[in-house]
Amino acid sequence: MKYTEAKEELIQAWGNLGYSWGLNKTMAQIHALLMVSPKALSAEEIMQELSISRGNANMNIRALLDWGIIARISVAGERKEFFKSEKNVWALARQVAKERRKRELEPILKVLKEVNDVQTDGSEESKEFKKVVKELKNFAEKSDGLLETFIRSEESWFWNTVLKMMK
Amino acid sequence: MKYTEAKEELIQAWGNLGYSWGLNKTMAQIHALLMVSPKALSAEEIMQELSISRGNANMNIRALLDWGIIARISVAGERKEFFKSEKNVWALARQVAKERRKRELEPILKVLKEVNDVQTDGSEESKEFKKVVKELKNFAEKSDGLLETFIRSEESWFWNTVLKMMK
DNA sequence: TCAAACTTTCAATAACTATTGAAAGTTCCA
DNA sequence: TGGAACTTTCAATAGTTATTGAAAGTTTGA
Repeated sequence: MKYTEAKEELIQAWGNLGYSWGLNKTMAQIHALLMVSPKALSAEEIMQELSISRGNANMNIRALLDWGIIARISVAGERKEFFKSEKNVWALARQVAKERRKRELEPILKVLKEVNDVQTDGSEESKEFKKVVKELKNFAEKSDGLLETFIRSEESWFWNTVLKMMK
Repeated sequence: MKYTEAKEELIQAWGNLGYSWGLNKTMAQIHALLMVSPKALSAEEIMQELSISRGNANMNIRALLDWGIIARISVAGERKEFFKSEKNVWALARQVAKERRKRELEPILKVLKEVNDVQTDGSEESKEFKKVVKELKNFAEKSDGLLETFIRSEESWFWNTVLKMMK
């Protein structure tokens, strides 16, 4: 397989994966492109490589900056801005975990806490409800703790520990 | 807070969470409804409770069956089919992990393997590419292993082990 | 075998999300 | 200060996904 094909294919696949991780397709593709590029790219170059419009490029670059997984850098003597991606996959995963925790887990935890002190009216339905909420809350809190550990952890420590688990 | 409100709110929140977990909104809502319901519900009842159409209900019930997170049950003396959800949140999470592994991780692993033996043409770009692919592959394989462990694990064993990690 | 009771399908359409590109905005320096 | 170089915005539109509901299909039992 030739390099350009391979690059193309990886960008596509990364786009799909990123999508199911909560980024959008273009966002993930820009990210993939920056991952495999040895030098920082300008908006112009990104537009060209991925054949996307200026506006689209701009929006998604901004979103990636927001998520904290790419960085804006200036090159001396150049007016335009360049972008480069965090190359460390581990750091990337941690960042994504952090964002998703904020965007997904936190809201549901909030609702579970609210809903947890519902008055049971004595009906079977409401009893079951309480029970399920309690279970969900327990699970969500445990997961939150685990995520927290992951987010704060060092790569080597994490994988060593996990490796032990997997034995 | 009153029970009906609470139920409503939980169903909404669960819908959103499920959505970001790769189910679709209705699918997740049906699931939430079945979770909190002490008895199995018919398609009819689901349609009513969530104010959705017959077709929509049917499609999403089928998808949930597909994912293996709800079950079809028959009630003696009744013609229609009823559905109930796996109530064990843990089992549910494992099932979702399993499906997502199949749908997401496997495809990217396949691409990474393919792309891994690209010919470098000696350019800096292609060298960087190889390096990144190698890293990604490493990460994806480790994650796959971890997921695998999760999917096969027992609840108590898993949380005990994780709890130790979190210390 | 028939028809009531139920389930499934699917074309139409609604709802949502992503993308474009021209225009407005900003920054920089001669 | 003017205008070139660049970035950001946003209304229009394309593209995608979800939903409806009527029609077709299936199952069951009298």
